[in-house]
Amino acid sequence: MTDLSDTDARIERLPLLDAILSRLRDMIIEGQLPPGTRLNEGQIGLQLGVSRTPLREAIKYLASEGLVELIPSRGAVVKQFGAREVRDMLEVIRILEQQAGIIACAQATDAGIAGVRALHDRMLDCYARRDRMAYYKLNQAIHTAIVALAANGALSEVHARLQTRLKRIRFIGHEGAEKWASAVAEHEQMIAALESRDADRLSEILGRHLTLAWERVRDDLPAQT
Amino acid sequence: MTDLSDTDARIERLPLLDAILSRLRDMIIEGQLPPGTRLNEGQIGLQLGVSRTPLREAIKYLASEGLVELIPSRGAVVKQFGAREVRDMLEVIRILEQQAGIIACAQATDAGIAGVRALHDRMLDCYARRDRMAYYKLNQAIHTAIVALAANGALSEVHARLQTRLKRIRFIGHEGAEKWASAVAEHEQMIAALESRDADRLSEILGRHLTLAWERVRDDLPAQT
DNA sequence: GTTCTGTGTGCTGTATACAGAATTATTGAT
DNA sequence: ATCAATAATTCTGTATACAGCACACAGAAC
Repeated sequence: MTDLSDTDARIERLPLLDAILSRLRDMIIEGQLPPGTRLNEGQIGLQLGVSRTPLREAIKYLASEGLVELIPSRGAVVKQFGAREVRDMLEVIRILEQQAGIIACAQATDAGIAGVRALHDRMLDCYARRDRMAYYKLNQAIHTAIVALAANGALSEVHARLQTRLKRIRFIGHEGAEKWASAVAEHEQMIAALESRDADRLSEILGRHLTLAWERVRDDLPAQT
Repeated sequence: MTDLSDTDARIERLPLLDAILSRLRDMIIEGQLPPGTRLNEGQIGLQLGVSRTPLREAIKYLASEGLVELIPSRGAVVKQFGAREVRDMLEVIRILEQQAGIIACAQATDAGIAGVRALHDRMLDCYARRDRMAYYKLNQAIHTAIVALAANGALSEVHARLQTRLKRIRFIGHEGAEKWASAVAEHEQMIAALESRDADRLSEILGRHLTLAWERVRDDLPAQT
């Protein structure tokens, strides 16, 4: 079973809203609710064991997050991203990551950089085992960590929001062995540039990396929405 | 005065949710609901003439937007932004606007650029009349328009989201006459650089402009949250 | 005088009820 | 058999009802 969630046991103690949000996000990311699907409040509420009221509140939250779209008198629909929109989002992510990388090279602590390296090493491990799911998660975690090194809350938040929207799409993309290998190699260069605090080089590698990410998914996407 | 019916007729045709969202945003931006205020659902619902159910849905939407904060068992509180957070957001806005400006110089249509110039001229008019409110709105519209020239939906959306959060803060800032004059001058340079499609120069001016915006508001802010 | 505890009030969180729009099924005519 | 019109059903949008938690205040114990 494809479990993309980073939920933990704490969820029982959090307000119901958070639990519903996690579940809905997972259902969307895992493809259980494919893009274009109308969210039937009655059915989902029954499935999740909650009434429509908190469920609707969660849906409104997701709408603001951009995962679903609200259509008057017709409820919520899982948002369908066209090729153009994905390209746009990846471009913004590229801008954010490049800038974050530059800032990180200038002011990140050595410990912070070591933390990214540690994630990278764990990712290499997953690559060696061909554990796609774990690799995928660590991959995202590394990009998130690099952004976090810039120590700018707004930057991290915006980046995370865009990354969430793309989770499903990037998860689908099952690249071939050689593309996977080159992605790993790029990551290695990335970490090296960060460790030597070479901002220009890191920015360049990140730019190339994100461009490749785009090329990797472009063909799997529906044409213009 | 605070009644949904006194806004324009269109509101009747839009879903109630949008109307509530607009009203709440306005109440927050205008300072009617100062940062730190607990949103009393009963009272606000009464004031707006709606029941708690759609109101709560709107509040969840605003929470995802970052204007309010949800506190378990204690409802929603108008988010208080500290100096650090505002600086972070302005820095991200700077990054986004600079990049948008560069793209705009490369690929905006002449008509698009002319549109920005038109907004600028109207803004100069407001400056001449010392109409602060109209000036303020056109100022924001110009920045939004420049970002829009990059023709990247995700970029515009992220920019708008951050700008919304800062609206209240920038709205408070009543700069003195000389600072106002220099801000106008900067805008003039900005438009000129855009018209001559000088990406480097536009980027530099935008960077300076946003840095000044930060210096203009920094003293009015509460210390670290 | 201070601290602790019990009670009351108000508010949030969730469920249910109801009205109206949208969708689907049905019936009748061509 | 196809299509139109209409009836039936489903689902959304909103209001209301109720349970439980949080905070405030008052009184008792020390």
